[in-house]
Amino acid sequence: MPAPRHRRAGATSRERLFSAAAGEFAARGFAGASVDRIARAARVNKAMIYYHFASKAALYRDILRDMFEAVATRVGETARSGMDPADKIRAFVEAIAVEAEARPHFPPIWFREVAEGGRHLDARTTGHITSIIRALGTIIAEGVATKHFRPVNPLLVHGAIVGPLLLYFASGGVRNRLGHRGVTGAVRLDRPTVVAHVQRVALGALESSGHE
Amino acid sequence: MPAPRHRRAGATSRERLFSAAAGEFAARGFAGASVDRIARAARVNKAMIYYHFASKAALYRDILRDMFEAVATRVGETARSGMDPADKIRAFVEAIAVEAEARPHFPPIWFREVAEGGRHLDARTTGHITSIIRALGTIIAEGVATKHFRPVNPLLVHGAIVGPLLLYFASGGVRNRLGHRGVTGAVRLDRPTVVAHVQRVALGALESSGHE
DNA sequence: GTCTATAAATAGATAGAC
DNA sequence: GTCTATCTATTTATAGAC
Repeated sequence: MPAPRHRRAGATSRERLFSAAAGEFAARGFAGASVDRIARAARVNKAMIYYHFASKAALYRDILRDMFEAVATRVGETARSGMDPADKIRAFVEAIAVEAEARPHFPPIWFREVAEGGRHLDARTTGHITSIIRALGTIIAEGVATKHFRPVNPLLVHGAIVGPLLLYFASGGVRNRLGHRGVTGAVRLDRPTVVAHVQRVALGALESSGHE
Repeated sequence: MPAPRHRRAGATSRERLFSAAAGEFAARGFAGASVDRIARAARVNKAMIYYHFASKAALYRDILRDMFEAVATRVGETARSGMDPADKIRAFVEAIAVEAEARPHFPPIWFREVAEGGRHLDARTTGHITSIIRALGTIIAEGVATKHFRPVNPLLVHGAIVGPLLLYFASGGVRNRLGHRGVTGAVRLDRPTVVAHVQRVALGALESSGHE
């Protein structure tokens, strides 16, 4: 199940469908996505979807799995690297940001799947998600052992990192709509600012020299 | 446009439709929601939807507006209260949490609408959203003036608060699915822990005695 | 692997009686 | 305000030719 290469002319029909479907699911959600539109966007006959995939749901599940497999791989490498704990936290944040940028469909699809209660997550995908959280837990435990961090539930830290990052990457459309009305002065956010802020916030939550 | 009372037997057909639709949109998204199912859940004839609302889209827009109106009102009161800036930030976090709990459909619907690029937000609703962010900006400016906070883009702080909170309230289903597989030790998170963590994180981002 | 044609179900919306 | 009946379009999916 390799990640689909970008929409090159030479991409296989399966790759073209995969990539077109990711865009369609991101923009319209699982129920809102139409296999007709996916096929049209991929410039492939609709029947080919059912040649390559068992169903619309199976195609969607494959896209979910591909997303989390990529993140789990990258995050696992970070956790096993030689950096000190604080840099590993920074790298974890950066890894999510890199993956969200490389696959623009990732943040909206994940938000939508959360809203669906994770109905479409198969066993392999929940395994990837678990391994992402476990990697973060390992980094935190390491920092606690070296007295750099205080012990914090990894899910809390995960939420404080992934929540704001996904919100930023998925909310371009909404921020545009707010900006159009000229109401908020500072609707401009850029990626480095957001990533730096999330890194700061995550480390702030973990610092053993905490207040409170 | 009053908030729908809970599904009492005596509720008007409009209120019943409103409340049933909120649940349906939260669970299935705008495209996935079916007016037939909404009518059935509300125990009301389908034609009544078109008697009370211009269309499925208009009904959905009303639900969005109702959500953000409630949050904007509560947050505005917080900003105008007599608390000191740090307590106002804590109250802001609490306000989002209270509203998310009072309307369980709010977090999933908001995630989905973000993914849709805010297509269904009308002018009044974007106005409410803007006023929420402006209220937060006012609180921050106040803290900066009294030397308690450093200046931070309100949108960054907003993301660091709303992202994790919505993720927590919307992700019960996903967390259950991870927990079922027994993989993550500590999938248990409770509301007070999450709210306290988000409050701590938000204040950490604003503290003028910052590192870095 | 790729296509056409089509089945079968469901969608949003409305007309019109009461 | 509430109902039945219905129109029209679109949906996922498949059968079968090439």
